[in-house]
Amino acid sequence: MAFEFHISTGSTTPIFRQIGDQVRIAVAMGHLKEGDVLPSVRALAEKLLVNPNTVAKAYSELAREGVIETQHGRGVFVGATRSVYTAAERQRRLEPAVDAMINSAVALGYRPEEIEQLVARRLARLLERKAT
Amino acid sequence: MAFEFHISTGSTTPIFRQIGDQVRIAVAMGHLKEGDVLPSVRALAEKLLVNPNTVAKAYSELAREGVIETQHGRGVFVGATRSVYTAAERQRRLEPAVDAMINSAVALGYRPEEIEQLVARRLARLLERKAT
Amino acid sequence: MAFEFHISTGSTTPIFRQIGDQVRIAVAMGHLKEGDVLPSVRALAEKLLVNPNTVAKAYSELAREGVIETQHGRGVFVGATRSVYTAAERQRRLEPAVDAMINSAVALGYRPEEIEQLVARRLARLLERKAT
Amino acid sequence: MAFEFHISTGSTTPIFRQIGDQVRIAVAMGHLKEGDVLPSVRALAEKLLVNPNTVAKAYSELAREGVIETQHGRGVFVGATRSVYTAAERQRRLEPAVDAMINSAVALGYRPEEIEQLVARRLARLLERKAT
DNA sequence: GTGGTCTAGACCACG
DNA sequence: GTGGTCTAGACCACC
Repeated sequence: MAFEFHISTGSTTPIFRQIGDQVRIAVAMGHLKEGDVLPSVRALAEKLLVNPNTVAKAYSELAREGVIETQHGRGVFVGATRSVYTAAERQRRLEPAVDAMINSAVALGYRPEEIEQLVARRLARLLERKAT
Repeated sequence: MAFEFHISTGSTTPIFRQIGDQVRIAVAMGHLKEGDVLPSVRALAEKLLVNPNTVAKAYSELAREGVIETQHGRGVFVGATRSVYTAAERQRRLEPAVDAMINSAVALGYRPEEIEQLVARRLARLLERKAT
Repeated sequence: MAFEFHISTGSTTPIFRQIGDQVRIAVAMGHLKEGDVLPSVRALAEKLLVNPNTVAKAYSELAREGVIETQHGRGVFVGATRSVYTAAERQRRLEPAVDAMINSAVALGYRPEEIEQLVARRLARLLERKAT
Repeated sequence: MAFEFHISTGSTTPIFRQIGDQVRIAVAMGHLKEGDVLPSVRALAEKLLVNPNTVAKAYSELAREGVIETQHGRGVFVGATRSVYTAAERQRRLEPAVDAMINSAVALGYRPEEIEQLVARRLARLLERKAT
């Protein structure tokens, strides 16, 4: 498995969706390829400190979409890949998230420089954690 | 009052939060100033085709935050801008939004500098609109 | 959870505020600590013989203040104590209550020293109860 | 007229009740005696910066109780006095107000010394204003 | 099971 | 007229 899950409790997006989206995106980006193995429901739930039902819900949704295939007793595998994001589509997918964040910040009375600083700080923190 | 409310039913963000955020942002951007009158609960409910309770919920949340002041029998007014939350609290409230955005970006394969650039670009666009 | 809710319908203070204040005070007095579980919305509504929405309103106000944390599908928990409001804001919120008390006292012919003494006496009584 | 009205907007007790209570108490304390003249509705409304209707409501309630008598075209006068508060009754009437204030303060996380300080400060401010 | 949102409609208090 | 509270009951999302 070539990528790490990150979830943020306290976000408005439910946890099961965060998990599902990360798999979908990783597949679309080519970071996950057909046949790659995903962590088991229990293992991922333990790692992310969430309820196993939550992971199961994300996986079952992905399975219904054909993104992954669960093979009884063997594990969870990435299904046949179908499409990959273009650069334009990548940006089209990120902008709403950026705008939503900026809206929250403005509503809280943040000034633009402060927003940039906070983003930079959280990015640094993330990279640091990855390095560890 | 020089600004219009608009809501989108069917969005994942609840209506009462859409209303509240629009007021918060309008105040932060200077489009609403201290003493400005907001539409009455009933009037706004009628205009947006929602239940008056929904508007009242948005207003009461804003009132507790000090963004607006409701005067019984008179109406709803924009309050004096003041720092209600401690710096730590403001950051605590923004962080989930920032992290969610970063998670999406990382999953989409964005590199840190790219993320910062995109944020800066969207912020610039916002300031532009503010000047207008 | 070592404490009991009780409300008085017929009081001028609304039920949802009575519930909220009891939680706030219990937390401030140390009777409720971080991580403690509060009764579910439905359970408390049933016990107090009020509409679940009324309890939900109290809880959502507490959640926005950070006093409690609601976890979807799991329940309601006491949050970490932290300073949410700036010193100025805390004072701004208390002043009306202080002034109302002073107004009553002055109208009753109390002299300033007497007022301070009475306040001190009631505070002492409160601390005593806290120790118990 | 031997006494000053004080109202606190932002308090939970409605303005018309604050006005009424102050007259009732002044009469019961002997600060206002039968035949004393009260300010006109308009004059008091102007002085307190409130809606004349609010003063009128307080006065009409007092008139119904016989505490005051409005004489068309002449003014508003204190009616026949009936009873005066004993010391015990004075305290019995103030304690709930003190306790309510203390409860608010505790709910806001104030510590006892802070409460005493704030009370002292507001008292000083009141006396100062009176001296002016 | 949990909490969150919304509607509909009633009643009250205030100005 | 205004906002505030409460009830009843529905539907949804999450765990």
